[in-house]
Amino acid sequence: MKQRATLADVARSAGVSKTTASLVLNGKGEANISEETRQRVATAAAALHFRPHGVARALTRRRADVLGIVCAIDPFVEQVHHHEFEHTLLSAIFSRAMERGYNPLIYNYPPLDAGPERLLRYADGRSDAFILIFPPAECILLKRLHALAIPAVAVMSRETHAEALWVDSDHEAGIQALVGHLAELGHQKIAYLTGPPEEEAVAARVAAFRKALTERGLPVREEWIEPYLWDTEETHNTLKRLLCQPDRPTALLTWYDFAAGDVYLAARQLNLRIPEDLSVVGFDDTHSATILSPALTTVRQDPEGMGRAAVDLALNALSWEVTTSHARTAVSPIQLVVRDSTSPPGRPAEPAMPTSVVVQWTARQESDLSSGVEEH
Amino acid sequence: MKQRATLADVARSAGVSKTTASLVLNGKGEANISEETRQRVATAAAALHFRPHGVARALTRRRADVLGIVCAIDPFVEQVHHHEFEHTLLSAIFSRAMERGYNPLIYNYPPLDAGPERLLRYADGRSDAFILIFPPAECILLKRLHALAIPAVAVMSRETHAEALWVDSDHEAGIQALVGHLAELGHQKIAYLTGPPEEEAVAARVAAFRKALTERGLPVREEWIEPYLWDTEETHNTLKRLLCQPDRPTALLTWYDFAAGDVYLAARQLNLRIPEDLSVVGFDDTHSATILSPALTTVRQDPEGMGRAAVDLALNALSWEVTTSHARTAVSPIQLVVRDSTSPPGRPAEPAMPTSVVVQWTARQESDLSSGVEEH
DNA sequence: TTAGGTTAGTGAACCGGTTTACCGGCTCAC
DNA sequence: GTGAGCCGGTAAACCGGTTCACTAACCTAA
Repeated sequence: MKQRATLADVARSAGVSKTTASLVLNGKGEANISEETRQRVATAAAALHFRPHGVARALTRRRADVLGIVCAIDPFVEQVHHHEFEHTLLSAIFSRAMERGYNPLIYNYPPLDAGPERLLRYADGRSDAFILIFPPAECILLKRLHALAIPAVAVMSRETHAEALWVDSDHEAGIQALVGHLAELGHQKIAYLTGPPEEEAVAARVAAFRKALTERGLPVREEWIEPYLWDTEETHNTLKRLLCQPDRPTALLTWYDFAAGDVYLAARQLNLRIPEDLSVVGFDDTHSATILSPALTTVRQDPEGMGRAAVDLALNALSWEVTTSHARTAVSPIQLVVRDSTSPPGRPAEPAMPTSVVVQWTARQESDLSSGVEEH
Repeated sequence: MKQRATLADVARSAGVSKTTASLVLNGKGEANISEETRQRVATAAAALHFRPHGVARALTRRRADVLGIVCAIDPFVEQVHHHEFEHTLLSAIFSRAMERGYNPLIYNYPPLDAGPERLLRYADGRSDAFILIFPPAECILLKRLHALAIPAVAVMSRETHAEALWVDSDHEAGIQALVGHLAELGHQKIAYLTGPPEEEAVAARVAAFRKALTERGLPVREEWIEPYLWDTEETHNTLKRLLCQPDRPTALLTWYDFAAGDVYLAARQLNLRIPEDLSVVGFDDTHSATILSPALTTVRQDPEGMGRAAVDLALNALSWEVTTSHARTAVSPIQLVVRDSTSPPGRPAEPAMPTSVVVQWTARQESDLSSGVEEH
């Protein structure tokens, strides 16, 4: 197997022109080529182990069958277990892209101060379309791609302009489900250990939190809405301050399951029992939620569905299937998962459930994109 | 920004030939082009927002600056938390590849029954070299790539033939460290809940286990070497059988940290205390190890280092830096991490350590490749 | 004066495919 | 007899770069 065989080799060996060989091997020109010639070409190609050169093909076809995935690699390497959600999302994107005949090509986000030439590197023709995972607010890359008319889907982010493509969780439904659940249990004093300010979803969830409380006639206490800043001293102090007052919250929403782990630790140190003294809920329904003790009540996002939806949006946009009739955005529904970390204030949890209770929370459906909402 | 500017556009706009434009923009031909012309070309390129077309460039240069990563996507999606190790590995590979100016292109493994034409798809010129993560034994893709003289590095696998490129953990050192630690604590009856038979490393670790016991004059009891088959009924029965006999092991090696979680559960059900009644050790030092209670004694592999090493091996092979003087393989060292799940048989663990104790276990170094062994 | 060297640059081939436009020969209907 | 239409197929342009071989003009040394 010395040298790769080219189309010209095949054509020569079959005694036909390159054109004919190309047509036969691509199953085109059905009408114009005799069965016998087809056979000859096919045989020659097989004998020579011919495989079209993907790069050359990409050049003429002006599409590479490659889907660019832009994500922040560095944090992945540093704190893997923080990122179960992102990993699931990524895997789902890979899977779906390959199902649809595209290979995912990984890119990092450009540095914030990247000049235009660095940005244009993304648009060098290697990737037909892009998916950006957790794009920063005001993402320059996203704008650039849009200016170049290259389809780009933002995941876990919402842009405002009309032609934007994005997929996001239904943050509001998630918060509503959690607050609703706690309110039904009788909680009135609910705090929110929300996300670090740089995360784009923080604003949406905090707004939803305020709204949910207000709708139920519960007071919104601003000093009970604090950011979770990873497992730092600062977070620890916040928790202490929050939980040590005589007039303290009886229930606590956390930014995500992993943060709930830190709350568990703090509660143990402060001699607060969960859920009798403090009900705790998470977000994401990752592995952490099931191995914490007591098992965590949380809300399940659908990273698989979102990943699929993102790929479909991107590829549909490529094939001009995006018209007014087709969705440009998808809001992924959310499910409440009730476990043992919540109970009426002051009372222990109900006897352990045979299994987690999953409550389907009706989500707004802004999208008709099947992948975004089907199954699960 | 209507149409991408081509090199011809730049040349025309600068009043020079394509050749000159190309030379200037690639910083070549220093000697042959006047400073003034260079300026004109640079200005024209900037004005037109020119960026070379990556695909066209790849075609002529005959290299794409893309590194193919082959991995099993599907299981990732299904059981993310089982796969922390693989995820870390993947992330490290992405990172390192991008550091070296390559973009990682993701592929799935071909189906086992894939014909030659399916296999040739990988070698379509899109990727310059490949990294195969957890390749199956007798991997046909690996053989194919080798036949085509395309560099391919196997990660977590060892091939026998002389020109093979691979990176693997030092399984033997890991097992030696664990058995050594247990033996020092006074354990004589040690069992091994090993990996599912399809995993390639099982044989190496089991052999190392037998050897480690024998070297220390401890008996090898074959009925105490059993596979961990995920959290199935079967695994549960195995554990019951193992731990319920009157003459039962006092210490148990597990396949990886996640499996230790199941052992903890079983022990709790059988009223065995850890570590007093049963010392348990894991493998990998993943997140599970730290959140289990008691925290798990385990052995740390170095997925980051391995990922980096794999990329370096692949890219060095590409640039012909592989000669007799350069490494073709790397064995990644392993560290023992002592936590609270091990103690002398019958006695509780020492008072909780201020932090985990990390013991550097001297690993065989078969490689001079810096990335494989540096730091950590 | 002329051979030889340097400077600054160019035309055209090439990478490996796809696609457009066209062609010769045959049949058929009018 | 001839124009239209189909059948089976081809030559050549093209995609957007890179690179080889070559040259015009000017300079220098013998």
